[in-house]
Amino acid sequence: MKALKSHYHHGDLRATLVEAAVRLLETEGIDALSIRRLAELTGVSRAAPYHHFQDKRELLCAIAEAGFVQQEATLTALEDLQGRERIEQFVHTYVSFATQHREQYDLMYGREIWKNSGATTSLEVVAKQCFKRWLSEVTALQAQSILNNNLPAVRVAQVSWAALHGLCRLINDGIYADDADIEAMEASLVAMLVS
Amino acid sequence: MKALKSHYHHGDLRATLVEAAVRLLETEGIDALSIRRLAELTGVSRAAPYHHFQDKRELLCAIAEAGFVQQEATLTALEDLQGRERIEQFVHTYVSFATQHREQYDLMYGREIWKNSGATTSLEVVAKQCFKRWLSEVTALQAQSILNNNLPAVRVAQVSWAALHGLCRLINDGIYADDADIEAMEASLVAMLVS
DNA sequence: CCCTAATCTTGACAACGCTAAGATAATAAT
DNA sequence: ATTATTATCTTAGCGTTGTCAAGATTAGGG
Repeated sequence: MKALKSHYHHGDLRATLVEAAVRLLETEGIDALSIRRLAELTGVSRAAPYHHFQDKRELLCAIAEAGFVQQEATLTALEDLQGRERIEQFVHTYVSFATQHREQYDLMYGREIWKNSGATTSLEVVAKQCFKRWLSEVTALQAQSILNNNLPAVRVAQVSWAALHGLCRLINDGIYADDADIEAMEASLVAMLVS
Repeated sequence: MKALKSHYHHGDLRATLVEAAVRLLETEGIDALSIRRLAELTGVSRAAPYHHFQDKRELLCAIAEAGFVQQEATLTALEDLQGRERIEQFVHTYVSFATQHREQYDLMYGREIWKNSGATTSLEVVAKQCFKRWLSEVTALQAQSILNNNLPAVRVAQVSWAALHGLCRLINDGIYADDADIEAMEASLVAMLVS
């Protein structure tokens, strides 16, 4: 017979923690995301999460990883588009994801995770695969002469992604504060990439 | 007669703190930068810094501000260059500053400072002036037909700066890990901006 | 039914940001 | 010269955090 209030063997605490973390992250921001509060939210003791994550950073990596697969999903939905429309939608979708999941995006590409090669190997795999995808995207667009094809695909991929990423960061960090400008900046980015 | 070990009225504690903070930041990283350690380093009590900075964030703003004026100085040194060489050197100087002052650069353009409009007004002034400078740079390059002049200068400035910034972040965050690629990426960035 | 391994709890430690109350020193006023 | 004012620094302490060690509880295989 199961005791009602028994908190032992929660079920799948790991997944529950990640879910709660993503939610908490998006509603209250990174500063509010503490192991202790997370434990409290999921009705478990402060030390419990440490049986599923070595570190806080490992938890953050799991959040980031979830972000990557979600982002991947939104981008894969554009498969049937071609040519210029494709890159336009790609940019728009990318920026939208970043602005709608600010905190998670910051985590995915942020220092907290990547410095001192602190990323989980499983996260590294997902992230690398994400860049590979963009690389093949670029190669295709180069073949259609939509992107600069005087430069190696790797370079074009690196620089264009940097531009996309930089735009998202400046927006998310509140440096390009005016939200009404986002569309215009997206359009200009595309224009400058394809010209 | 002055007591030797008197820690009262340090002299210019505010400046001393900022200096020590910049040093500590660059040597041990942002995580090691605590008010308490800073106080210890400058031989003062833990609460002393709070008489010169309301918050930790205000201290961080001061560090960022110092970074902006230093960066401004390195960029002003390029005044006599023209045309394509100018933009090349500009990019190179910008990236070099970012990589040589990683932690400070991250602070300058990072969330920690800008979110929730948490920047000091004096920092906001310096930063805004920095963008204005880049804007006029862009206008000049547009006039020489080096940069895209089918788009408003503001947009070109926003996007190109985003590209520059994004590149720096990806490098600093260790996502574009290979340092040997930096030069090539700089060159490609310029190529894509001017093409 | 018991044993092992997985899982969770309690209790504690050090470090952190920050505050309140009081001590000390420089400065200005008398 | 003495006093009052103000700026500056200190000591003591609160609440929060990440993390660990030791022990309690439970699930599942022999």
